[in-house]
Amino acid sequence: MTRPVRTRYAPSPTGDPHIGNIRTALFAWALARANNGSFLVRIEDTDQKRLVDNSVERILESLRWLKLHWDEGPDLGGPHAPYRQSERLHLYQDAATRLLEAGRAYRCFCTSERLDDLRARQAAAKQPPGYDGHCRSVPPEEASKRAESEPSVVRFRMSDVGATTFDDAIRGAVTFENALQDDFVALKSDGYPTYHLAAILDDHLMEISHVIRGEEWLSSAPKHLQLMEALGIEPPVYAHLPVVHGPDHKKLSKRTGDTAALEYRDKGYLPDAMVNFLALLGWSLDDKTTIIPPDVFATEFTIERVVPNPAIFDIERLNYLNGQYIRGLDDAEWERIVIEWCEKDLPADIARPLDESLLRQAAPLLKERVGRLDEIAGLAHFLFTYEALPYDASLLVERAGGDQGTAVRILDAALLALDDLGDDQWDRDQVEAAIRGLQDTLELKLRKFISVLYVAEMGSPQGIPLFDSLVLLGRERSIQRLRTARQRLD
RNA sequence: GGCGCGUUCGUCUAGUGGCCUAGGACGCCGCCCUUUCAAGGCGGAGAUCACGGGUUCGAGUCCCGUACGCGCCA
Repeated sequence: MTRPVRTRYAPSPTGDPHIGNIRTALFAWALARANNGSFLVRIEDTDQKRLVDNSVERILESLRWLKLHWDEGPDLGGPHAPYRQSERLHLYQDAATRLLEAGRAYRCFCTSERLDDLRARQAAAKQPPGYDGHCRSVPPEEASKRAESEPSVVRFRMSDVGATTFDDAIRGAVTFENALQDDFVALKSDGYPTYHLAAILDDHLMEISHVIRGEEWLSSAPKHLQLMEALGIEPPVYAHLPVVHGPDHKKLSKRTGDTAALEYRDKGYLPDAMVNFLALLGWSLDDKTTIIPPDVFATEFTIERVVPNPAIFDIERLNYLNGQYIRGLDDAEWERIVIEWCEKDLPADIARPLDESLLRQAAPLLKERVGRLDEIAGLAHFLFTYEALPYDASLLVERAGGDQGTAVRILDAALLALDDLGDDQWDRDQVEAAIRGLQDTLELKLRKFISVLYVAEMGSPQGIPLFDSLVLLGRERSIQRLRTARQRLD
């Protein structure tokens, strides 16, 4: 029973993978990595009506962003190629034929009208919905003859007696009454398989050892178990992951954060932070660890420590983790990111390319204050503009304790002190000394007046440290901004 | 409606019968540090372990039931 661990991520190409979906991929990936196994990607494109252009590329890009490398897949190929179900139709058709020959499936000629009608009657009679077995009784010879001229599907014959039990790796034994299960379609009239047939067969053919999937599939597990039994397939280990909920305790929706994984990248979340966050949604290492770098997750992951109850997507926690990972970045990497995001987010009227050495100097000051990468440009903007800053003059007064006269005194004093400094004296120490010196002339504590200067210099009372900022801004611009502020108070 | 799964601080979780007068983290509050804001440090509030029965010397931990939530089918 020690066959190699092989897991898979099997998305349908129906659009950008969302975050809950990617979390499933993450756990499958981690299980493979933790056991020196293989992780593969298989595209389940058997529902031709729902295909969305470009999805496959977006799926792979999402995985790449999170550094979830796969060993076999539609782009890489592998020993079990092809990895797109639409290119493996004959395999499903062969299996359906075998099922038919063994009497484990039968052709069904029921029209959608009859099926709709059946459902309506069952609903009216308060009976559980499900196929009534109408075509079970059509003799096989007659059925194959009719199939030549009539559209038909291949329906799997579920057992009528007993129960189907299996051991879920996360939930333990789960049992379903067979009598309550209805015969399901395995092969559609167009020759395409349903999810049930295709997934089961491919998991087997691709030697998947552990099927990690969302809890929404738990209800169809008995179908899969019986299908495997009929096909003589040894079942893999099943692990049904709990769903991820929004703050409303409902399955994640667009409104509550279930956006495409790549949108988190665009909003400025680091892949490692995202992985860390997702990993903790349903799994834990121990009673203390909250920071789990992806490489640790990939070696420490075990299904046994996955919890069966649904988790709520808590964006605050993600933000916290993102900040942690940002602060953990080495300087060179951080500088690269600062430059990249400023190039991207700063207004178009600022000339490109940007002054990289300026950004490099600002980078360490930014690091402690950024929770998301998309906040960088906002904090760095003041370094790149030569226009008057767009703040309201009342802000200066407010920061001066609400007194206009005080604001005027502060700006005048700062102007005087800084103007005294020559270009050659414009360094961090002397700028700092000049501003600290204001405490005596103003008879005010530094903290009482400095935020007025923040507003004047960067347009906001919040920002990167002032003394460094003035040096980065240069003497001329710094003093000019003080003058502008002063004028606004007239 | 039927079936299935779940239920420990607001949130993510630790807990596998005595170490639990329930631990950690986010968030929240306070203090410290401080050049604003952060970051960081320290501390605090916050969970009758959904509820009710059992089993046991002893239950958050095992069993049964109820409630509620979620998922699937329609």
